[in-house]
Amino acid sequence: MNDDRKATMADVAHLAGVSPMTVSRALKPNTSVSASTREKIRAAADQLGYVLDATAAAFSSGRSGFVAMTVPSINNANFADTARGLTEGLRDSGLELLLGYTDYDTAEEERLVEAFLRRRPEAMVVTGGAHTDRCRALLAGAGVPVVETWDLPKAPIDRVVGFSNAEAGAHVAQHLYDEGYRRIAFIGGDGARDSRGADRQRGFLRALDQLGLPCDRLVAHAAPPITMEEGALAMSKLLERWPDTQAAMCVSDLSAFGAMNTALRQGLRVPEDIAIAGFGAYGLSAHALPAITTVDVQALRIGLDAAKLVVSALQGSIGDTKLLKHSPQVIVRRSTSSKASSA
Amino acid sequence: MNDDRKATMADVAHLAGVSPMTVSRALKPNTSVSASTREKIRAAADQLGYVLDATAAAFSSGRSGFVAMTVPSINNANFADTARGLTEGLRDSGLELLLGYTDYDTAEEERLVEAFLRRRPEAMVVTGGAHTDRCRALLAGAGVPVVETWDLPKAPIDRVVGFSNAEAGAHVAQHLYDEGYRRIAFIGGDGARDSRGADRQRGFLRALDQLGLPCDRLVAHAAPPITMEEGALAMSKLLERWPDTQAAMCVSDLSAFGAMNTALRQGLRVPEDIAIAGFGAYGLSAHALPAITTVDVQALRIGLDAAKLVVSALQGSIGDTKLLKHSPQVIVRRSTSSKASSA
DNA sequence: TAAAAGAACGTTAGCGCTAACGTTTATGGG
DNA sequence: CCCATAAACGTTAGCGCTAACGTTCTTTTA
Repeated sequence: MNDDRKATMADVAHLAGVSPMTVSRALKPNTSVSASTREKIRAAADQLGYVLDATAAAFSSGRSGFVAMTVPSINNANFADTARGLTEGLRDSGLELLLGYTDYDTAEEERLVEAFLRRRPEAMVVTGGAHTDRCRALLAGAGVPVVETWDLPKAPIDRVVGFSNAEAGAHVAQHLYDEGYRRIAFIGGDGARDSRGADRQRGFLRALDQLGLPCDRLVAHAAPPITMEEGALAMSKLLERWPDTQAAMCVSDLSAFGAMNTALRQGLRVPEDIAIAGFGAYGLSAHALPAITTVDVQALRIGLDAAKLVVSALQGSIGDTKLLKHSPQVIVRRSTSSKASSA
Repeated sequence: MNDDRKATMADVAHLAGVSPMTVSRALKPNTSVSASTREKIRAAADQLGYVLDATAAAFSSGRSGFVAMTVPSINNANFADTARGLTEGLRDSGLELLLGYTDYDTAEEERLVEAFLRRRPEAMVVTGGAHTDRCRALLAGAGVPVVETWDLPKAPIDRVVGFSNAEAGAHVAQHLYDEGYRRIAFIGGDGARDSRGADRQRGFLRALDQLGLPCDRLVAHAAPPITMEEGALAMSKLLERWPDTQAAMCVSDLSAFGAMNTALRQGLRVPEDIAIAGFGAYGLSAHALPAITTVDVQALRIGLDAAKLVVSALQGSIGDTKLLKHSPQVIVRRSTSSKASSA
């Protein structure tokens, strides 16, 4: 395309008849460069096919322009929404997102965080409050704002945007109780890997216990992510072991969908024979037939709020917020309530 | 945590009693550093909480360690799978993924590509073959391998991993014909924004035409992404306008699910009253009730293959592959075939 | 009208690392 | 025991950009 080597700022400066520093300024907004000079430089840059070298710029300025974020899985509408919210919330600040997934594995998270820290991000956003000791030390010692999301860690590293998964689980238990169900189960996954799912389970079962109901109907062993397949298998096990179960909460909408369809395929009616609740307010649960009761966690807003915390932290606002607690709401739908609208 | 400023390689070198160059070597595998020295340096680095500055390393070595990828949407299981495949395929080469989404907008893609190019990625992976002229010029002039995916562009920029969306659409048309359906519709979206969806539609309708069937039953106007909601609305319109429709292909599994459930809610039986086919082989289509006929595009393998092309291009293997053509297969399920297994 | 203030540029220096090459120290074969 | 060979480490230089400060010229204000 061009000559052999890529054009540099010096090449553009030479062609435009100005100093490299003026080129640097001309390519940034809100800098004191005359309109005519700026235009001349733009033209020279275009002619050479010059694209600013952000690697060198980051090195020189000490600001990478990156915010790094780890999520358990990219293939998850909830975390994708949070990532999208973060991206959009950072756009105006000129910050770009470095996104990585941990596969629900804290050891992998540690590797990922270390790899990201090498890139000298200006802030770190992680999912959850469960980390390896070294990972926690890395984050704490990175010298940049850290935001933990999707949870309310007991000992936050720095900043938090999240909600109580246990509380959310308890809300669902209460709802099922209010609807008149008494023999109630939980379908989840391996809590050692998905601590948020485990919290939901704990809150749910404890609430059952406090309501005076048995809380031993538990199918939760598979490794996360708990998808439709795991939900389907879990429902088979559940119905085999406790055939008289009246209602079940699933750790996610995906597993709820798998579980519900397994019940339907076995000829059961939902919610008359068995009620099903999910978690996460995926589009899926609204469109399923019957529509599935779920918990709206406002995944997008978690990302937007995390961006707000990051931006205010980087601006060094004194007394900036350290904790944004969300309160997920139960969305009651047909799968747990015959009174709910339509099918 | 530490002192004021972050530790540098020189600090580690000083503490370990070696030169900075030895530290640089010690932190990379396959370098000639004695085991004892390496260990000493590791200890010093740990003591100082030192994390390699990849920004400076990239600047100095001229290799950023990034591969950049653009997808239309992150909140899409198919593209998420491709991103995952790419990440995993690049892991052994020490390359990290820079992921961004375009929102099905070529102007946004252009902005994103330019922003990525500033980071001096070692390769670019983009979705589809439709780009703005400037975007195409940027990619072609970047001086790095470029892989277009999910499509077979007529004039590829460089390398390609994809399949013919038109062919895949035609396969579905043929399947519906073979099953005996004759009044067949297509539910899609705005083709100006989703060229792959438009290709599916074109191939599908052309195949209907060649089979001597009417190909005017088309509901395709909404802006991508075409989700469950759009699918549901489109099915309402379809049934209103052409109530005697026997079968419909939807541009994606999500819209197929929304469409199918709308039909079911109106009391129609699937597939007896109306058959529904989707696209993409999401988990959703396998678990839906009835299970939805779809097209398996092997999204993960697209990412893995793109990684292979990138790696071989960077290794400079002579005569390396420029085109990997996939052949998506129709997965026949209950939603279009009463003969298909179970419900 | 002179002094102050600001806009528009240029100059100097250096960010932290690694490529390339030079030097020293083990290792082994004749 | 000497020299060739390689392993282990050090030295030098520079990647492309921007922060900080300096200079020139124009505009504003008392």
